[in-house]
Amino acid sequence: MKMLLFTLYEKLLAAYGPQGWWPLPSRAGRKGFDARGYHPGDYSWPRTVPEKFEIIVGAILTQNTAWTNVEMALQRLRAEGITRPADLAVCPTSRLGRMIRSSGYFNQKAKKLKVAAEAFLSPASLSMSRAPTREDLLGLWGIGRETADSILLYVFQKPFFVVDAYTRRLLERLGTVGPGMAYDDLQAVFHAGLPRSHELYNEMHALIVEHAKRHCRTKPLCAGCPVARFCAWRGKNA
DNA sequence: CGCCAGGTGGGAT
DNA sequence: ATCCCACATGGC
Repeated sequence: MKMLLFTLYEKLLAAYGPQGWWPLPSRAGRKGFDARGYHPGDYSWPRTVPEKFEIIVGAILTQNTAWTNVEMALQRLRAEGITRPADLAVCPTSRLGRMIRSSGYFNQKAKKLKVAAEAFLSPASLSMSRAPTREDLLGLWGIGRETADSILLYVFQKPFFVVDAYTRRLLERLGTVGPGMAYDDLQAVFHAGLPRSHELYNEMHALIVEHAKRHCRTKPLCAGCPVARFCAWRGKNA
């Protein structure tokens, strides 16, 4: 049985509730934020340059990496007063690498952060106050499709659906798409199947991540899965 | 111990 | 265009 994407959204939202992405650990515990910086049901963040930049940094640091490892790195950066593009741009790459060590691939990511910081700092290049194009972002070394879309969606509230490894795994198992579909084609499935709303894309992506962690893992835990009745995988292997 | 985690760029085929 | 690999830490 083929499942509409909006039905998937409704089932996941009913099961897990609003997720409060993108998390801002720097705001943890403040009004409107939980202990880890999530803000469920409030899509009005980020507002300030440090908040926006924290998302850009987080989006780069979380590439193929667990968020808990990123949280440690963000905390370290904050403790050292690195919260704006200008702070990062003047920080030596070697020192930066030490600060973000916990996020893995730290030499590569230190370089990626510098590239992004300099791009958003240069008057001739990108601005934190107006959305760049997707092509602008993809032109930066270290920013690929998922990171570009994360920035467009979660920093600039532009309706670009973020496709990650979880999204692919879930849709392939559900039987919604075939294996090995290209990123942009998979994104097009969401753009065609859902209203073009940044709040909806925000929540949907976050819900998929939560669902993939709880049930649709590498080794699936189908017991109690809220979308099992729609799933082509259910029953296989086990 | 091995596997996995909110990818990306570069080089070979 | 597509496949393959390096990049690296921390949690379970």
